[in-house]
Amino acid sequence: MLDANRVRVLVEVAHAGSISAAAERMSFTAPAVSQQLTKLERELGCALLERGRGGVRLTAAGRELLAYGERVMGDLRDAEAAVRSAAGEAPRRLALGAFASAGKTLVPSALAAFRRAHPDVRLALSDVEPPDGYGLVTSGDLDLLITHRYPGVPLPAAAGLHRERILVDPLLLVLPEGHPAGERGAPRLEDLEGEEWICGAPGISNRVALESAAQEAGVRLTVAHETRDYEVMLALIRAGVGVGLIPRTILGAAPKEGWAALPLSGGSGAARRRALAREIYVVHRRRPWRPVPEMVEMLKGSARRARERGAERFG
Amino acid sequence: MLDANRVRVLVEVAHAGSISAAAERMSFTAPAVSQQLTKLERELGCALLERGRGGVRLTAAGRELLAYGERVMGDLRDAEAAVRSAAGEAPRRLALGAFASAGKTLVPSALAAFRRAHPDVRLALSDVEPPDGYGLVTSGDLDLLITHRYPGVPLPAAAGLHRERILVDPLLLVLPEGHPAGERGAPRLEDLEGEEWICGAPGISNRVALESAAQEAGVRLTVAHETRDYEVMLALIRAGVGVGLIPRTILGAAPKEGWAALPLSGGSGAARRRALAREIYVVHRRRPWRPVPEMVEMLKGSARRARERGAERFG
DNA sequence: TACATTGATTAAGCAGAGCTTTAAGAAGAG
DNA sequence: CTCTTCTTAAAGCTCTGCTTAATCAATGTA
Repeated sequence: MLDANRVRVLVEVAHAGSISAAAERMSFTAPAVSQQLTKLERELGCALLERGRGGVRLTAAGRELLAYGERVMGDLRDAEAAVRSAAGEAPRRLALGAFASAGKTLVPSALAAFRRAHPDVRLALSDVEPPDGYGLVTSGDLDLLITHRYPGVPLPAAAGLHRERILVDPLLLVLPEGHPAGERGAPRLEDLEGEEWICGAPGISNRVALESAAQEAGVRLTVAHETRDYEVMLALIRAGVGVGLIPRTILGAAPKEGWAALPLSGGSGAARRRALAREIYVVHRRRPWRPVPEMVEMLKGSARRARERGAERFG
Repeated sequence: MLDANRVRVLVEVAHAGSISAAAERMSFTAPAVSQQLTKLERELGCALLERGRGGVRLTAAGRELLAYGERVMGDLRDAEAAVRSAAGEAPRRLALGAFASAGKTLVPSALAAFRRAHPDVRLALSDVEPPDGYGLVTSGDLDLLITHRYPGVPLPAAAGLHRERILVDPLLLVLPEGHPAGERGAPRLEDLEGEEWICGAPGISNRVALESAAQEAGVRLTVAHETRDYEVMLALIRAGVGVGLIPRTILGAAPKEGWAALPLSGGSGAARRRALAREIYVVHRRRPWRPVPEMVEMLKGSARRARERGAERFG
């Protein structure tokens, strides 16, 4: 039968994106990992990954095996946790993955509350940029994933995982203070055709969302500056170099000087119907161990407070 | 993390019932297996099995780990099969488990038909006495389990498995030819209180079924001979040493001389409501590979023919 | 009571799987 | 063209894990 340790190597490589990175994570050397993969491929009689510059890419067979491997690793982790808890030991580590801007607003207060409630549980937080992270949950590397979807970006399949939306976070148009487009409230995208936009690089969620909205409105936008960091984006806007779309919860925690935010009124019917907002989800395995649902509740509380704060400030 | 190969050892030991038997199956020596188990227990910090004369018994923690381990092993098998089939290789072995009397009547014709349809698939049949075998399906040692339930015996939980009833097989009272109780048709259990019964040893399904029926009818039965083999039972009945309850499909394939079979009319209301019959089920994993459902269909055909043959002969 | 049998464990030795080191080939980026 | 980065190749070494042989414990038999 397939050797489970070799399968684990494949899973790690797939998650890390390259053989050498996976080796690093596992405290091995690259040749060790390479050898195991070679043996796995010989065993199965087919290629599992394409070696190339800048890492590896899984073949179809490799992706197939990855899906099973993640399940296997997750079950092994669960098995250990189940036995230890049957023996009276409480599990003591909860690994969270979150996208960067969640780490700044939603997560900290929930983390603090959780730490107060469970001082013995070690918390670990790591950056995971959507749409990644589902595999890490399946394999048990993460106990809880906080992810998002921007309009125009499809939601990944959550095979065998539990996913729950905890917040709908409107995207507001942010302008430099005194910008003429802000004078008469709720401009349309068409009214902003001459502006210089600030958003993420191509492929980054907010860029995709902005571009799909622009396409629906039949407008061509000019992206002048690319950054995925909303703090940077806001600083640029305050400096007057452009305009941008920023989630309301981010604005709620930002200094109040030098900018103005207001909703963007949808151009066409289709764009209006699909509200311009990012949705925030939590993802975890089915049958999570005790503190995971508790953490979810805390995150929901955090989300509720953020929503209320935002609604108060921005109507 | 938990070493998968050690978990596999535990699963094998649990299935085999003893360390030495498991070692045999894995072509290892007993000390090798013993050492792996010791390490697994040290790793987890708790006992997984109680060593004792005549084999080992799992502790609560051990059973917990077993359940996960079976899932892991099953997933690893599935993973291999999935990758191989993605690479174009057809799987080539189908492992069946069946209780003994199914192996004599239901299975052979289905097996023959399957062999004709898939000459390249190697078939393997092994004896599995209910209520065992579910774990073997989960871990992938068996692709298909043919099991039964007698009245009065609870049906095991089929966690994560697909179970389907393919036959309801009435239990008929079988008497030596010319026995007076057979003269006026459909006797009640109460009418047979003086008889010497032939059935399985305590714990065997048909014994349990007989005893629970007797208890409901408020009758005390005398078991004179114990055998689990219906052929033997029938031979004893023909020799006139007692009476017994035999499934109709078994009788349908037996020589017709020297005995008479007729339905038993239920004594109390409760016993009558629950028909005196054994139910036959097939069990397999969800998402079975291609030929498994086909084999199930063939077994259903086999069951249908057996039912018709029985109905014709015994009304 | 002594002895044989069955099954698990301990101890010591040995083989091989798998890791490391070192070196070399490939494929961009500057 | 060189430098960097990633993968693979080859050779050697370590340590896991298997085997053999002996011991212990429990049970059944003479």
